[in-house]
Amino acid sequence: MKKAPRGTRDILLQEAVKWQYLEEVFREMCFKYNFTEIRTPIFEESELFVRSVGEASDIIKKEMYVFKDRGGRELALRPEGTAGVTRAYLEHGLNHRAQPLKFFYFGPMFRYDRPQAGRQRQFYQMGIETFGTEDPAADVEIIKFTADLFAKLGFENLSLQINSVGCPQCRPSFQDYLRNFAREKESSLCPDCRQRMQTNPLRILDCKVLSCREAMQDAPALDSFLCPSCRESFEMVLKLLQALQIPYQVDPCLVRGLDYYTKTAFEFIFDALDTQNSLVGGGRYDHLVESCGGPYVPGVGMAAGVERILLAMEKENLWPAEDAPDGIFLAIDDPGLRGEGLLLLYQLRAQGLKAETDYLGRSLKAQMKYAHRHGFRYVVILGKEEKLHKKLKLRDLLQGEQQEVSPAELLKHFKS
RNA sequence: GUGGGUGUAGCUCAGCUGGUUAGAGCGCCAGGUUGUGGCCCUGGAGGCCGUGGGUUCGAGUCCCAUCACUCACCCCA
Repeated sequence: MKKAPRGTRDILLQEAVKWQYLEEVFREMCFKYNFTEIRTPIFEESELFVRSVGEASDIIKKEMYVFKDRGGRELALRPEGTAGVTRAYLEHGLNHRAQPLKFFYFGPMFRYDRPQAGRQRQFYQMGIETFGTEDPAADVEIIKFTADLFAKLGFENLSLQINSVGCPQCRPSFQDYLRNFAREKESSLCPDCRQRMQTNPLRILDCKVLSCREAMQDAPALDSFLCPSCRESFEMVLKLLQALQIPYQVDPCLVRGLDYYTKTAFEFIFDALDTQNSLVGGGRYDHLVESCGGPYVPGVGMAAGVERILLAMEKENLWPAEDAPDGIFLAIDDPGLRGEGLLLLYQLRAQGLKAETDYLGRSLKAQMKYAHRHGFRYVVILGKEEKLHKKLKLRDLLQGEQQEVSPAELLKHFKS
């Protein structure tokens, strides 16, 4: 039997309702914060991601879905959302409008990775981006938005981890220093960390291997290398977080996997999940527009993993109560009355009601059972007896009460 | 990409050291109720036991491969 491709899945029935709920809460929050929607293509030129995310990153090196189309173009399914939004921002000259500009998106992303809980090959992210301001208050707005979103969903135990990853002025010197420091200890580092010395020395600092921790114990922290501008910005971010009473933990080892991040980097961690507990990642990307061939335009944003949030909500039992029974099921008990019954069905629908009928020629009993199982509150019965008296039976499945009404009375009864 | 676990009905799972027609609960369908859901009772449908190969007189059970899920890494949302 055919199955959905590895790392992909179908969202249906009750699960689809949960997705709708989450998306709705997100959209409402976006409205309040004045983020407007942007929808960008699901594939872009590969080059866009290589340049923005960074060719040395794992995402580019081993996780990107790349393909050639029939015209020989080198394309890639988007592995993340910010690059496409940035490309669109530039392509449409949005940097010429009054700044800042704020966007949100919700959609599928693709990474060729080994699937497991909270990690799919096609997964969904909802994210927000602010272009055109360096103001630390913009960083804080992104964080506050995220905190508000989770509060609205009912989360209580999320932790905000924050750090500054510096900028092209100060980060390279720290990386060089760290690389040299690590090289001296190379013999006591694990194979992964030896690799990290080349690719991302910052990551050696939070390696889980004990010998690596010990070796790097006396390594300097990034914050001692921050340039005045980065330092000032970071301090202001923390100060504003305090002013807004948003609890946070500074994690000097917090690094982002995407090269474009500068200054503020943060994550929201859900501690009750042991792995894949990072629900949201975000930060500032002041040079991303430039690396896409545009002028200097600072930016800051976040991306939230939809599947992971849903997993966390499952764990915390945060779903709103199920909808109460609603709608009308029209049970037609005599095939000869179908025309008349269907007319009534469409009249009810025309009044804006959820209405349904039977399409399998089932017994009245079976029809009522179906109505009950599928969450209808009312059953309207049309059979020989009703036809004879020009009446209908209106049964309230919730109350277990039944009354006789004429078709006109029925329509009037359900008139909003 | 690396290493471990699992894979039996639509769903959740049982099936002892390989041994006749593979089971349960829930769900689905029908009947008990000549027109009336829920609770209860009865019956029914539904499984090439993930797929392919091998060992054996005989494989759901053992071996290999493969696919999928899952856990831990790498990394990330």
